[in-house]
Amino acid sequence: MDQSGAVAPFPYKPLYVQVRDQLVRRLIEGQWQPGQVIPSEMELAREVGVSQGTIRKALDAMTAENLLIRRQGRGTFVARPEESRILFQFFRLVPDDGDVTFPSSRILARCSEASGSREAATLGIAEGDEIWRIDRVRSLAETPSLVETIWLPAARFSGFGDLAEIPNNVYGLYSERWGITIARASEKLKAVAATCAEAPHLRCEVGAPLLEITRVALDLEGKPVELRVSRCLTGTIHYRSELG
Amino acid sequence: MDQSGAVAPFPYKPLYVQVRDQLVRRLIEGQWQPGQVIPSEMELAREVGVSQGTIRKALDAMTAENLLIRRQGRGTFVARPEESRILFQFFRLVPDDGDVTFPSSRILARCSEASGSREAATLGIAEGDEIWRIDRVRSLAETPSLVETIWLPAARFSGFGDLAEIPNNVYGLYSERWGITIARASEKLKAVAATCAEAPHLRCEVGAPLLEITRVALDLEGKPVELRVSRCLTGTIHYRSELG
DNA sequence: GAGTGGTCTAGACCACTTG
DNA sequence: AAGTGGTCTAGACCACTCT
Repeated sequence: MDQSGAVAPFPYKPLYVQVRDQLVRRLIEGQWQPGQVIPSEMELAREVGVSQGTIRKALDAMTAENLLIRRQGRGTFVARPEESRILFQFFRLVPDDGDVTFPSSRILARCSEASGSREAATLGIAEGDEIWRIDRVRSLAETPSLVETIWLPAARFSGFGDLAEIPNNVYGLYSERWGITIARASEKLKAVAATCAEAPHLRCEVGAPLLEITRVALDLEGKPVELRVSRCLTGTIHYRSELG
Repeated sequence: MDQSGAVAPFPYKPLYVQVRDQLVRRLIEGQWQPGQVIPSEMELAREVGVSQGTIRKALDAMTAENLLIRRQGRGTFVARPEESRILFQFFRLVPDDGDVTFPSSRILARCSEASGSREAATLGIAEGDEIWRIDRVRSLAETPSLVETIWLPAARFSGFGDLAEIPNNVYGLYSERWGITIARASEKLKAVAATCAEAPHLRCEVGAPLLEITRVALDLEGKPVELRVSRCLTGTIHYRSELG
């Protein structure tokens, strides 16, 4: 590994960060599949040519980013989006009584369209580029709780129209079908009034207060992959946020 | 340090966690004040009787918890609640255009009352115990944006009624006046309709959708210190949440 | 018992800040 | 130049899992 920094001396990068970046690149290239074990610390140390301690720091950093899962006595595994732990990393709506439940989904529409200015800006594509759009209603505990629209750049999701069905957990689909891992997301929350488009699906009055969540989901490289707007009835559920 | 675990063998605690707990205890007892430098790694290692690497792991853990701030070449400092970095750790409402601004506050009322069941349950006190209550309106960029009520257990905030003024940043006040550090908080978000009590303050219609944030703030020991309910107009501002 | 990750130690050197 | 935190190494031992 380049530890001297002779080629690019200014942006000094610690060795363990260089190792992390190299390992993330191998993840992106699909060298290790979700759920698989990666080589042990000792093997990686020999292979990369650094000490076990440096490999450990790189693996610990990736574990903190939810890319890996380490189990004492078993090994280091590539995180899988379909695991419940990862699911609730991105699903923050929980019933007021605290019992976590899996949502169910009903697809309303799936179509391709030309991207508007907002979709183009947030997804990093040109205005007018083809995008896929999915509308669906999601229920918690048999109660229709939110309507949401998902936009995906068609260029990264070829063959999307051929899918027979769209599963409830689309991040698992992105991973299995296109090898795209959602690493993190940033959300903006607002309170809005229900329109006549969504009120019937949520069985609420037009004008009822809804929680609007606008999410941009990013892949391992930090590139935007998905834009999603959800409008939620927060009668017996709420959005949970932990600070600190 | 107890590394053998002979006394309580079952809940195995790594040495660096024991060191962390010991250092946190010294923080709680007020041995090191916010903003102060604590001893260097080498000194602490000699003092506690473990290696420098173990001290480092303990200090790194506390840094990750926002209790300490480490600066290469200078030293390790106790985090101060009045620093802007810590302020925005707990203030997640930002203008849509992205420019972060400091809110200003106007106090509406300050009084003591008997705790109801909700306040008692969340603050860990008995129903009917005396609590302080503060009502205020906060503005972002000269626009009244939220009304909020804060409840504090009177037992932990003696002399609260004698304060001439209540500053905008109450967490700095808790720290300076009572030595209470807010370490983390958990928030529940809902969309609600504006009532006639808050509509005039926010210059909005009764029934307008508001973002309601219910926060329980915890101290260094994880004990609840403050209950706060904020109702926000999210016309040109939003609540920012980072996932992953 | 063999292999994995987790902890702990000791020492060297690097990058940054201050006098 | 001296002192701080940050990185890197090498080796030992511990706790856990599987065969």
